[in-house]
Amino acid sequence: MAFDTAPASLRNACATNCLQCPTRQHCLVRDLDAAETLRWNGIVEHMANLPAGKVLFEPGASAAVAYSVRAGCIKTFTLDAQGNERVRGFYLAGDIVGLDALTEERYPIHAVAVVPTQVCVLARGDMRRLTQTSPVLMGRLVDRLSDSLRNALALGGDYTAEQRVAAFLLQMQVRLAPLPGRPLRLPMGRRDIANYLRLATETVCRALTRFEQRGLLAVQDREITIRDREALQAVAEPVALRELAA
Amino acid sequence: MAFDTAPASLRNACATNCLQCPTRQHCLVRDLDAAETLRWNGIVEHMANLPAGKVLFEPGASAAVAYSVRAGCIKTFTLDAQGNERVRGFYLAGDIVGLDALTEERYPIHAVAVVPTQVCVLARGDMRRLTQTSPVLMGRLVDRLSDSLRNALALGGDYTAEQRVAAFLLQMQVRLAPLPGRPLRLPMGRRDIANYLRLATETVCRALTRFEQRGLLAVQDREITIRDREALQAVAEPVALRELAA
DNA sequence: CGTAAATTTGATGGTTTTCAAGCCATGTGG
DNA sequence: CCACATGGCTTGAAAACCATCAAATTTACG
Repeated sequence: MAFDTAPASLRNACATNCLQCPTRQHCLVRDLDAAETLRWNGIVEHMANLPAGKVLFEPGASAAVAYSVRAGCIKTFTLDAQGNERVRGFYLAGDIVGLDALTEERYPIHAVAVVPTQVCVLARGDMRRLTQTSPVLMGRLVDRLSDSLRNALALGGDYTAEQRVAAFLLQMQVRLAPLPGRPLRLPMGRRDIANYLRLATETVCRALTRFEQRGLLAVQDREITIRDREALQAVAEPVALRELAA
Repeated sequence: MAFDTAPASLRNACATNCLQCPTRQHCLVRDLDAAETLRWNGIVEHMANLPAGKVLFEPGASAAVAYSVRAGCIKTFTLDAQGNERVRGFYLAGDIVGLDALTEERYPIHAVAVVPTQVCVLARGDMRRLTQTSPVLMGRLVDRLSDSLRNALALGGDYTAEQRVAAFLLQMQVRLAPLPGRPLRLPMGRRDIANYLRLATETVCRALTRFEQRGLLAVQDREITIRDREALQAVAEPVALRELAA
């Protein structure tokens, strides 16, 4: 192919044109004007297609790049001394993986593709420089980080299994942004969901079953159709609250 | 008194001489050389004695000062939409309250004295300036913050009531640093402990009772004497692990 | 098409919460 | 000085909730 024989810099520029990116509305650069978008475009090294199970990085590895998810899903996790996995977060289209310790030299956690996933690879050094000169982009990044923090704190609270699962589904609906009325296709399995919510796999199953019996949603494997959004929100309500009220 | 009629600047300097402070070994400036200690001394505005229940600050208030605890105990907490208190942390001698959002203009949480408490009032603006020119002090502050973060993450794990209570007591023993063999006098009540550990008050009571029956410690109201430190550590062990293993 | 993995369901048990009541210390007013 | 009220602490009994174990069913994929 012509693209494959072109110089690397040109190939990258062609492969990652943020202005024409079909997934732009999910991305960090959504709503940004052309100038800001192009500046961001400058730190995108290239795109990559990752198969399910592909390891992006592990603790201790030199943190040279971050990843902006175009499609698919990345999960991050830690391993405790006994080798037990502990899911820390899911990253969907538009999310950025690898900023956990923004100023650190090394990644503190594991990151793995949950399903076949497409990412833009970002140079962290360039990103730091860019954000220092662009208040708009810096603001976007800070927003993302504080969202993550709020999520982590909300997970810390002691809520019932149903509250957790309901909150998780509602959040997924917002983040996956399916077309109105269309079902929700969860990228991750029950085990990962349960681990993330700190529940047993079976408990997540049962919560889903009860929701289905009550007519709140329909479940078919990883496809979930929310039928009564308000009722689900009523269940999740205590979790949704901002914990760091100000 | 002569001190009361002296100029404010002089009075402060007399009242808060970090080099001669009897509680210096508990303070952030412990082990610092005279020069660094004096620089820190410069940001201490004055000392204050707070009665139990005294409010230091509330969410939304302009975050002009931080507090270094000399003696006593400060607790921080948030209120959810239902008005339920959620204890976020306890600050003992040597701890600094009011850095929760280091760069924010306003405090994000409540802070109240749990018992009669003595604090040094620190000017946050001066502190920022000082830490930017003193790597040693900056390092100390970062250490404190990452300790808090590690604590918050450890609390997020799902541990049994006994594990939580054991870990709490061990941490208190280290932080209150009683004389060897002397009992531990907890400043806070059972309700605050339970709320902090996300347990019912009764569950904390029962854990303490069981520990006493097993001979791990002796309980007399808020005075706790640890009799078998190793056994207590064995109970708490899973909690002590670094969650953010790297 | 068949095996392995994921999901679901059922049954059981353990831990913690909840509700309720009693105890003990402290402090107040008579 | 005592009676009494108050709030914190403790203990008991019951129920709720979730984890665990076990097994059936479905799905994914070579």
